[in-house]
Amino acid sequence: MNIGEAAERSGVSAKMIRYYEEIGLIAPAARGENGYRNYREADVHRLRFVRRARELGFSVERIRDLLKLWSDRRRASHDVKKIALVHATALNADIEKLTALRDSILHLAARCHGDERPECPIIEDLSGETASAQPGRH
Amino acid sequence: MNIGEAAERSGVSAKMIRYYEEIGLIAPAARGENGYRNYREADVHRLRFVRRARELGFSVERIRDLLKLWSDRRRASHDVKKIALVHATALNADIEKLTALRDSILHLAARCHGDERPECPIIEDLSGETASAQPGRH
DNA sequence: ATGGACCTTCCCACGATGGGAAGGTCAAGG
DNA sequence: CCTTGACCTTCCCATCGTGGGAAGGTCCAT
Repeated sequence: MNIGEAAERSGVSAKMIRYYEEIGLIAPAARGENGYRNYREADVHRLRFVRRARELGFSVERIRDLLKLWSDRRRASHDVKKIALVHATALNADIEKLTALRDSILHLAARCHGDERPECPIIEDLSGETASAQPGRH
Repeated sequence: MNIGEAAERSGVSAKMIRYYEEIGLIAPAARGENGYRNYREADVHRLRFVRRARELGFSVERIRDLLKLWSDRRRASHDVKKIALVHATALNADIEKLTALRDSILHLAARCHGDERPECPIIEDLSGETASAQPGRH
């Protein structure tokens, strides 16, 4: 099948399929006489694997590792689990960072009257006018 | 003062100061006879404002708006608050998305033995071998 | 005068994705 | 047979904010 059909059936855009090939995440596809890429079922499976891993937020580099383990019949599930847990830990760090930002902003916004007057603790905080310590800021 | 001192005193790298000038976030600095950029206290204040807003996760475009409001003595705090709340809402969306990813991964990892055997629900999920619905996936 | 610490501009890279141009190929219908 | 439209190819550009580094000019202290 051509790249368009592989894209449709895997849920990975043709653009990204070419990109994944370029960076060596998937093997270069066989080419027909016309230069078109040829895909088989196994390629679609592989692309679906990549898509699902991307949907779970794994980076392309991590997916490279996961693909190796997927095709390794003698893999230890320990190795897969470790990758997953490291990723979950990274997500947790991101979540906590964003949560701290959100809370800082909500804290400031709660003190802002939000009317027609110019006085605003948000602007004052950004301009460094407030000497008082803000939670989550140091 | 030169850009190096402005960078040190504002906490914004010289590289980024030039970038902010290039994209019009800050006005082009005055130049000395040698072509060096000249900065004054007011410029350092402005840079600090930008840095703090970046630390709170505001995009450069949003900071553009905030800077306008900062220098507008007749601003309505309502406008500032709105920008902050929109940002907080966006952060919330990001947080929820990441939390869903993390939970999906932890759910899979919890069912992975993590030993020397190859069987692994994580790999099975990614390869589409499981027909069972996963929470948070549809 | 020499060296080192500055400064300047310009280009490249990141990560993953999309947009689009320019040109080749194929299949269906007139 | 020819046209049309839907494919395919490669190549370049943009995102967003940041850093790295090269090549070259400037300034100051020794």
